[in-house]
Amino acid sequence: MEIEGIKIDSKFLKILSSKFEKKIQKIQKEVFKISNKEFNIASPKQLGEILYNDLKIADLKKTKKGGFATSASVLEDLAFKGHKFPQLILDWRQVSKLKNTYSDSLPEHINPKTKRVHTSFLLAATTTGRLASSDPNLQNIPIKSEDGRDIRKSFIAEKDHVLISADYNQIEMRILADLADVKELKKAFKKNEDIHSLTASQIFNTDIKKVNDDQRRKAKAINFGIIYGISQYGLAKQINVSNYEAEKFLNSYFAKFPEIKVYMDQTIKFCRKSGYVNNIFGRRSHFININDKNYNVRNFQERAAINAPIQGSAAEIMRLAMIRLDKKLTNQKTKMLLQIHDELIFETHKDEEKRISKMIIEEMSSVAKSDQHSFSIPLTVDLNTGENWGTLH
DNA sequence: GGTTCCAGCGCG
DNA sequence: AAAGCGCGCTGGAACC
Repeated sequence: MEIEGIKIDSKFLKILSSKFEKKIQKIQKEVFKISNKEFNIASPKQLGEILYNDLKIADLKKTKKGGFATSASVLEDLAFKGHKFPQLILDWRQVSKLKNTYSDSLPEHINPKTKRVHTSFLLAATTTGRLASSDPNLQNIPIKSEDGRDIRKSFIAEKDHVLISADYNQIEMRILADLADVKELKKAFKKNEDIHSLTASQIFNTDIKKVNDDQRRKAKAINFGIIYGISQYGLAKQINVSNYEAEKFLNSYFAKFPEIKVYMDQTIKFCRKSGYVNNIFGRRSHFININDKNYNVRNFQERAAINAPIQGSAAEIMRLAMIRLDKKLTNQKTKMLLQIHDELIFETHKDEEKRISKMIIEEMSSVAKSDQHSFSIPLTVDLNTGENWGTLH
């Protein structure tokens, strides 16, 4: 399915590319100075040899195929221990990723007729029911770093138009609350509470108003981890605490939200028996290796089976919203341009911005309230507008 | 010239 | 023994 297409500012991207190139050159110089020789930083083999053999600053961590591991988490550990070299590699990777994957490549996707970038949305490419985006993938445009957000700023609206971004607030946690019938979570969403702060207050046994940033950050990691079926070991790595502490967090989490543990156990049990799981709307995800004799294969399938109804229900809600919005937007000066899983991007004429914004929020938040699928949690939608996708208000 | 795999990393 | 779900794109490496 190819849809409208979005305008990008290729001059701005060109400026970004040369800015990135300068950074890359500068970092390279420092890297070569430390390593005492020039090599291809992008070559995992050469980099690994320098890191492990020449500089001797890495413990022996290997990849699947037996090469030296140089992933970000390995390098971050080393950087944390005070080594300058790994941090330089991390910086180099970040900037060259932005340049190669985004600022250099996006302008090549501009359609000469429409002067816009048209992604392809794949409707049946995922196991959960999500869409996928390719050629180019516009579902992974950077936002987390400052330089990354600059890339996002190159996505712009036509003259006299603005971009609208509308996203579902915490949709997967809301679905988990509904799916597993989690009393405390449902209560919190009905009161529109900050869910990560609430989780923090529950597992750290403090008043919700006294939760600090670090506690909230850890609670957030746990909430996401739960959705993905994390282990105590994985959680410990993620939030940088001991295994013992991570185990304590998970225990008190399941004590406060016992229905979640029940949901997980039941989902796996059902999947072992049937080979599939259903989401709220009846879409099936198949996991035929759920009973595999190999521990890794089996555990991987179990985590995926826990996650699929949650991710899949969210995907389904978004699909329904898109269908409703598509109908509502016929004969309007507003086009639906992008879907990024829980977010929709529209381009609208300033004349109808207010009215359309109201309509989008109404349609998206009421989509799972119909007779066929009564959803026990309110869905809230955050909507922002702006001249570009990087700066929205 | 091309294909396929891997490691790595961008996003939700 | 491994350790967090779902994707697509990139450059390197191995091979035809």
